[in-house]
Amino acid sequence: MRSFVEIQALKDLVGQEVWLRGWVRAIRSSGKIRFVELRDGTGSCQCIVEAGEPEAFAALEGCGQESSVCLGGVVREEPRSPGGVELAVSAAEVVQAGEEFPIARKEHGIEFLMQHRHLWLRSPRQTAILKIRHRIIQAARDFFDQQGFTLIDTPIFQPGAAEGAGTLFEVDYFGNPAFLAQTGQLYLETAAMALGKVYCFGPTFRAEKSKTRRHLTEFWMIEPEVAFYELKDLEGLSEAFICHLVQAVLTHNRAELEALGRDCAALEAVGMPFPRMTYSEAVGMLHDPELHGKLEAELAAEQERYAKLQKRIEEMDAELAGLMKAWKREKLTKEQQALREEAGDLERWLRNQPGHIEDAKRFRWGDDFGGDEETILSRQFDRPLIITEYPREVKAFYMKRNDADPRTVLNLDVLAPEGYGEIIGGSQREDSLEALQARMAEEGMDPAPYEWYLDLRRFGSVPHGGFGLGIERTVSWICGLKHIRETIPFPRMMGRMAP
RNA sequence: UCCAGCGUGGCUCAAUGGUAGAGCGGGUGACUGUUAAUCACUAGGUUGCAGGUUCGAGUCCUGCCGCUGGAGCCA
Repeated sequence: MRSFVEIQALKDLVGQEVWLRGWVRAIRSSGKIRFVELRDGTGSCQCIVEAGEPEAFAALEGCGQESSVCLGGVVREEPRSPGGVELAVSAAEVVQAGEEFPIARKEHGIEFLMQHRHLWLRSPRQTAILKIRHRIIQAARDFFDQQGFTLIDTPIFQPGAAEGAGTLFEVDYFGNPAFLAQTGQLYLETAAMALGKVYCFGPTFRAEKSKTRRHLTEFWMIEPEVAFYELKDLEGLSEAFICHLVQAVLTHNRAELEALGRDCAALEAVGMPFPRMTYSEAVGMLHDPELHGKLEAELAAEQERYAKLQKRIEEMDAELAGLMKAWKREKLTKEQQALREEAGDLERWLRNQPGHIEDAKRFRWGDDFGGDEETILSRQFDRPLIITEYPREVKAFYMKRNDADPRTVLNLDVLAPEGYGEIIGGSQREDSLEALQARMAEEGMDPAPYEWYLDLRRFGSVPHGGFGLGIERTVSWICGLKHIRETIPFPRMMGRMAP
């Protein structure tokens, strides 16, 4: 009887005879010894097959990358093994000898990787991201569960186009138009009136034709909604929530963060309280000469960094000229390409930033923040930034008017640090029937399809509010990724549906 | 949708308008401590598609298709 164990448990099983099962990440042969790097989803382990075990040795003949195998043997400590332990194989069984695996252990272009997303998921980097994504989702559920929230599943097929029909995916629903959910919020409000504290978690769909590193057409959003909550309560909830997510990842996924090369110190800085400012204060900050001075200084520093990068790239050219080993030359070439990419990004930034600074100086109260304003503001802090009370014209009809400044609404956006942008958007909701009806009329909306929503303001209306957190943008920030497409197993983007 | 760039063996990339090449991966052989092993040999191509210019096009021109990056919009 075989007792299969997981690779992650091996360091506690030294000296014991066990079986492992998994996939061959790499196999090297030196004639009378084979090195099998086996992965099983919990980790990877070097397995040694010596010619002294002829049956096992022969069994692995012709067994290539990503073949599925079962290996039995004794676990032993071994400093020469990457994991510190290795399996001395005495029995081997090939479950299936795989065909030539398309993704070699070297650099590939993004198009090729995306076309092979189903196989790319097996790489160490992708499994690390998937594990962190899992942790963030689990921590989010735990957070709301611990605080007495009830999970409410809101519909994905929704009637009518609420805001901006162009941003919704239309589908045929038995001959009538229906739309894929853009948010569960309106339905969630009804549940908050039933249960007090509720949240929904599901996919949401945006038909915006956005081709950027921050956009997906299908992404996951977790949205709490709470009765008797006002804007201040939402601010507190959002910061506690984000801190909980970051802490969960720092506690359980150090290895994955390190595998991704993430700067953990930047995450450790994320603690309460988060900096807060109103939209009007943020506009004031954009106009502040002190900020302009800081931005100019930053610009100069980045210019210097750019010059250093260019110098290093040139030095590498010289090194390349002197290198004979082909594979070493290729390795250096790859490093150089990475630097070139970084230099290219930086060059673009340097080219655009002066314009952004000018935009900031000229920013007019009443405009919505663009990506560059958000980036300038959030980069002034080492933790997420909460901005509240935006002009009502740029925000949705259901947001509650701010009595202290009627030009604005009681909303909040939370911007992740390091330029990752908005990860939370939310608001206190308009709870006055008359005010909501007036706002809808102002927007030219037909109230008929919203009567059920207006009913919430007729039968025991209370102050309430909530927000939505985009899972993928959060994963992207916490993992320190350059593109959101790696944060979800099968990204759906403008112009990409496969696989 | 707009702007820019790129499409060459399985992959990553070379090739003044003049004989399509290298590395990796695959195959064969050698090697008992490899870490992207090393060494030798070997197979592998309608240069995205359709036209055009030219004695001659991977290279130049036009159109199309695909991809990538950026902008707007947003989580």
